[in-house]
Amino acid sequence: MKPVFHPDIEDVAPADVFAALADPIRLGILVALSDVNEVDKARCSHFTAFASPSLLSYHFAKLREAGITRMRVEGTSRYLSIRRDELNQRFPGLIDSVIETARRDPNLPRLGPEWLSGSGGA
Amino acid sequence: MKPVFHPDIEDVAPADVFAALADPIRLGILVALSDVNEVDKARCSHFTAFASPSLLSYHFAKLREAGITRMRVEGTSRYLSIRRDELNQRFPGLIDSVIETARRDPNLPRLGPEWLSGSGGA
DNA sequence: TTCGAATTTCAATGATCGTTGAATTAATCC
DNA sequence: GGATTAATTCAACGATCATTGAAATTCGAA
Repeated sequence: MKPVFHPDIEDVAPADVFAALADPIRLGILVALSDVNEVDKARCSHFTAFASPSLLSYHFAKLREAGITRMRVEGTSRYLSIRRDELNQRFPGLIDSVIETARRDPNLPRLGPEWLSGSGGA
Repeated sequence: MKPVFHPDIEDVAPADVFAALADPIRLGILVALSDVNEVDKARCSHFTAFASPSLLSYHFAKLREAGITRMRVEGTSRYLSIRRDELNQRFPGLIDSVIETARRDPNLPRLGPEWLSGSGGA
């Protein structure tokens, strides 16, 4: 399949990043990803509790097109991860304070505790 | 006049803040404000280079309603400042990394050097 | 080679966005 | 009072947004 598009991190503008963060579902996805980022075992279908498949697809694309996440295709599955190193190089410190801010928001959608089985860490 | 509405900082959700930051004009305003924040001598009309008065009014309201700025009314003028202390209490570290990120964006609207006459500091 | 699971795409919706320009409000100065 | 200045409000516009549900794609497995 055609390999999913990811913008060069240098082409990403701050306003684009903030636009992608301006949604509770996407912030919930970001926090969940940050809990498990060491391995990229975060399959898209793990987030079905957050929204319908088609809506999830929409939100995943927003995060990806804003340069926030990377999507690896493997068979019929897609695996997500945060582009931490690139983001920290381009916007030093930003993504960490964003995640920390989102993590404290009690109104974001969350995944159950079995999600953290891989001993994640921000 | 009816004193401008400012949301309680505890009522502000992260997604609201990011939505307010998802615009180049508003990021430009934020950076300019951060250059001069010690005194609040930032009058609205100082930003006429950024957009028309009516559009500025719209963007000022967005920043204010998201809890990012405070607006002080004095005569026919309004003076703006960043709600730094409250933001840092509610979202520790966030506003500083946002400003630092925005400050490095070469594509944001900017004010001339006479703006920094008051020896501002982020 | 058909089946099923994972995900995307498409068309449609109502809501909100950024922008414009004209009209309005409110305070100040003569 | 009347004019001026500072800023907001309002109605309109096209564009984008989040969401839905149905249809299409893509791959792996039986």
